[in-house]
Amino acid sequence: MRFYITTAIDYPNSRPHIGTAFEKIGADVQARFRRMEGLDVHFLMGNDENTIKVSQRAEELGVEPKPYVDDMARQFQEVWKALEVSNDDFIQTSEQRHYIGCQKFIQAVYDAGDIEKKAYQSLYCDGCEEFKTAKELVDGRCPNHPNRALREVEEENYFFRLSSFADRLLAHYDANPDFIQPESRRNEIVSLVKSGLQDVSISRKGFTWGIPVPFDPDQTIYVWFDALLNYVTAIGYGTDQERFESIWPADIHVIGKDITRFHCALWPAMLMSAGLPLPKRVFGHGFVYRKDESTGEIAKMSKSLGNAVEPMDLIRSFSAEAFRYYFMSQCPFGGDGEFSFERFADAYNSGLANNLGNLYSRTLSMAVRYFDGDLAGASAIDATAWRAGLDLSALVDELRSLMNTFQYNVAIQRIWAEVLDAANRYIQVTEPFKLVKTDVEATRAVLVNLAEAIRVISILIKPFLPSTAETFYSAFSFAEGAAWETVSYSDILKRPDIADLKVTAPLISGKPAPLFPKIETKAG
RNA sequence: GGCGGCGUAGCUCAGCUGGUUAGAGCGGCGGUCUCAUAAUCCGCAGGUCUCCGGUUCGAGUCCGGACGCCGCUACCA
Repeated sequence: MRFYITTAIDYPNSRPHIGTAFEKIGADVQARFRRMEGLDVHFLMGNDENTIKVSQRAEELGVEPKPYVDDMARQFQEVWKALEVSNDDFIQTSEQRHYIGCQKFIQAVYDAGDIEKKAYQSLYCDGCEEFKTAKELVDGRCPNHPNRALREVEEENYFFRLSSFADRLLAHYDANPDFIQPESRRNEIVSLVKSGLQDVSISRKGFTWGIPVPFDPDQTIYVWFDALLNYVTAIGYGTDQERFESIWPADIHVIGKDITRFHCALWPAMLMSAGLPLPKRVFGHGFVYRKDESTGEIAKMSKSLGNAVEPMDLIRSFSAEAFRYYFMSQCPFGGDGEFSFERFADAYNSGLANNLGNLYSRTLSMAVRYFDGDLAGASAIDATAWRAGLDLSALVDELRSLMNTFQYNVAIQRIWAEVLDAANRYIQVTEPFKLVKTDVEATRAVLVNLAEAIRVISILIKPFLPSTAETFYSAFSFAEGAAWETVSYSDILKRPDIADLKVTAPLISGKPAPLFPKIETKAG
């Protein structure tokens, strides 16, 4: 079964910051989870390049727009790759497939009678040489040129008759309660649509960078109408109809809460007009704010405030896994979260170094030290003692439900509280380090149990920490039972029958290297 | 202004349709073990649940009001 998941496409006029990374990781966790559930996942990301600002930025740098956006796309993908984001495709809206698909789509909407030509009035600043939106103005004036009067300019543009879709949209929200998530976003959209929709202008005159309107080549398709279409053009709309039909509709659009209305009102209306099915769900995630360690102030990240954090800085200083762990465990995906280096270090040290990493270290050290890494005869040993009192089956069900609803932070909390703690407690209670002096076979059983705990944990954390998960799985010879790529939640309760279980982790003088070296928090 | 949300232990937050001594994680404090990355494990933390008033046998949990904070209020990816 297909599962088509997308993220918002990004403006490539600056490098990605950790807020945009938050969205991609959240979508990636979902994509990885769905793959584990056996779905045929198609995961799309991309960049939004057909905007006036992008061409202006290229001009500032003295380069042509296309090489500029291509280079930015390369840079974005480098970051996503470093964060282990597993997208299957990356669309640039300056590509041919998007050009062709957009023209076909706007023509279809035009033919359906939902596009008309009207006068569009807007304020133009001669200083900036660009149009200003009401929101950009300060006291009715351009913030950059407060002494110059804004000119009211009028031009003929094409408008999409969004206003005529209000009833159909409301009916859709009503029939599909899950269409907009989380719930709070849904309520906002419903009230917005109920308050009445206005037609939106979807073209601009006099620009060469962008996609021409097929029935009037003097005009180019304007931002939203163009950008939203990436979800269909990327999978073949207008260029490969068969492929398109095999993937569309999207199962989920993962987007920022600021752009829910475009995805929940404008986009479905566009699809209705073009006669295409609607996406099944739209998830509007929260934002990550920057908390200043010294002042405690919480602010939105931005370059002008000088508080933006680049993903690559954190990846280089720590690891992609640490990055993913922080955001997925500390920030509820549907709500807002905050970032500070102090909190990052706390979460890393307690969750990754002291808990997850340390469990790995102590288990492998004992297996190597006491048994030379060889736990032969493991399959004859009961390996459920480590989780006595834990209903693992029920936990897996609960986790599935949490993953389906993007409650990643709760899922991680549950895995740590139930499974990691159980394993650490098991060591504490059985004391293999003492037991080995009196009963070697009983100690072997304890270590077989711990190996099994390592295996279970590897599967549970697979969507979140793909690389650490694989390290856990390959710490012992589990791959003889099932290849890592195929392992999923359904394998959690199916212990593979491996008689000659042994340590296969890389060791340095008989010990594993720390997976997550502790971060020193206080200097001196 | 309109609509919606929030204000619970030092920090981050749980607390469903009202009901025994208000919970968790982190930090902190005390203890324990020594396999491990001075990690683990055990125990402690007594917070007017923003304030005022009301409904009720009984309210963080419902109603009204006050104060504070936040989101949405359309063409900004």
